[in-house]
Amino acid sequence: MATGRTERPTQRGRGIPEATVARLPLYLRALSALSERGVPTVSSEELAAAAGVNSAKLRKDLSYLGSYGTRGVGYDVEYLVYQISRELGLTQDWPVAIIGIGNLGHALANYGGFASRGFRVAALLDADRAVTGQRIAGMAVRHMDDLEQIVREDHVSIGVITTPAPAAQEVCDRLVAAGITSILNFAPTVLSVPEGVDVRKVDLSIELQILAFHEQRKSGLDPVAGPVPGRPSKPGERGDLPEVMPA
Amino acid sequence: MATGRTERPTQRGRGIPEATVARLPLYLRALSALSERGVPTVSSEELAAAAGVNSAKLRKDLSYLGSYGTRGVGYDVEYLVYQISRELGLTQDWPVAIIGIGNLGHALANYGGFASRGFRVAALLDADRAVTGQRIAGMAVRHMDDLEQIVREDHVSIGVITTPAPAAQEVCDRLVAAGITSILNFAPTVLSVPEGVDVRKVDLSIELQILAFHEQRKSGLDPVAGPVPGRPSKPGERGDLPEVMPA
DNA sequence: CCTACTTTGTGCGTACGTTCACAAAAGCCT
DNA sequence: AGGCTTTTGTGAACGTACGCACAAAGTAGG
Repeated sequence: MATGRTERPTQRGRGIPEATVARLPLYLRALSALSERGVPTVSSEELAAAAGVNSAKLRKDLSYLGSYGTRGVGYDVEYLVYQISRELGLTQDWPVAIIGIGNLGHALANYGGFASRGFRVAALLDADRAVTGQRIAGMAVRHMDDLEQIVREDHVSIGVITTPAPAAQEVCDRLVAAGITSILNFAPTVLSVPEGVDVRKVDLSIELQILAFHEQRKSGLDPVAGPVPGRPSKPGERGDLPEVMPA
Repeated sequence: MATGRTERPTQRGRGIPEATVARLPLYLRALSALSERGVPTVSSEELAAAAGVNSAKLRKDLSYLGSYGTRGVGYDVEYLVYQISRELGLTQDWPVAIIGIGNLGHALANYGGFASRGFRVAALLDADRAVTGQRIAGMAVRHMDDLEQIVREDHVSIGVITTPAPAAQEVCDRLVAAGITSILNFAPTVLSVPEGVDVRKVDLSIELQILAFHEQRKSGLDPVAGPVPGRPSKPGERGDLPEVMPA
């Protein structure tokens, strides 16, 4: 979900649906695994199983890219890897800057999964002079003041925000001003950005809350009561307190 | 997205739409901020702006919980905080176990955002004896063999998997066997789980790939060519190689 | 009490996403 | 060469989600 002001219901023109784009990386990963095992071709049924989706959905998704399968046989693994990579833009190099080198930024800097698919950590940045200069994952942490220069020289277009929430919007504005047009935000805040800038959000707390919702439905019957802040006053409409009297 | 075999298009019965559930934590966060600032009431317009959504959508979302607003006035902040918390199940305590204490697990253990909303890190687990016994965030890392006991004694129902990908499915199976019914998976793998277990997935690499896709559309015109694995052979159907000759 | 204003809650049209089901295409075997 | 099997690609039906726009319900002021 590209939050912010970048409302784009579905890609215009040639248009690959957003939902499909979100699944392509999934297919790509499954295909890479097959490729490493030396599997030459794969059917939509098998690939769908590996990616955990419905096979009709997989075929329709792939059909947006072109007609890359062979009826009666399936898809050529290597060829499909290439086509998806190309569509996602992974045939080129994407320098990434991580801003905010706390616990999470530190972990991401060391995270191998980044480098795998054309993403390269080009810079680690922090506003705190106590942190800048430290070496992490073989890389010196630089000060925020160097941002503009780094973006310019290394052609960075993707920024990852791992600052505390209160600093996120300000950092975001600076990134945008420096010319960054895609942001992955780990701070628990809604970022507002100008048109043309994409923001994606990763929020651990939200994921847990969604799990808790379903967990509650499973274990107990329904929402559990606690200390209730007094209703602003209004005749009862719905069971905010359990009905004790039988009808 | 509850991956795995737990297909549940929309909640049955009283049913709050899944898309709405995913937004409730967002509203809750915005409301908490208002609450801290001592704001007593808020209109759908204001709250929607703070959460970064359309106000009609916000009102519709809230209407699934009940009729908690006052026309001409807005919503009582405290009261709405309580109602959303209750619906999400945050009025109770959710012990969480983190499995796999590498870079990411380490960062999550220290992450404050966890504790905030009724989530409590109850245990840190790892299979590597070189790691177990270490103290992280004031908590001893315990061995996987203690899993069953911990789940039983601490009533843990949510597990967070931060192991390397190859270990994830096996760890997942063990969690499920031990009685855990909700899993937050950070490992880049599709987990398969029995019915009744919810899995949510957080995948940095996928988020970056989605950003790269849009970034490519913005900067260059369209996908960029690279070393092309030979087509399995089939008459040309679509521009996998750029047309050089003018029409 | 009556009028003017504000803001919620929702009916409705539209767009998007998912799944079924099947014709068309390709390979394989006799 | 012809028929049988496999598997893709997609038309069509269904369900979900979004956002406009407005009636209903409330507040405020005279």
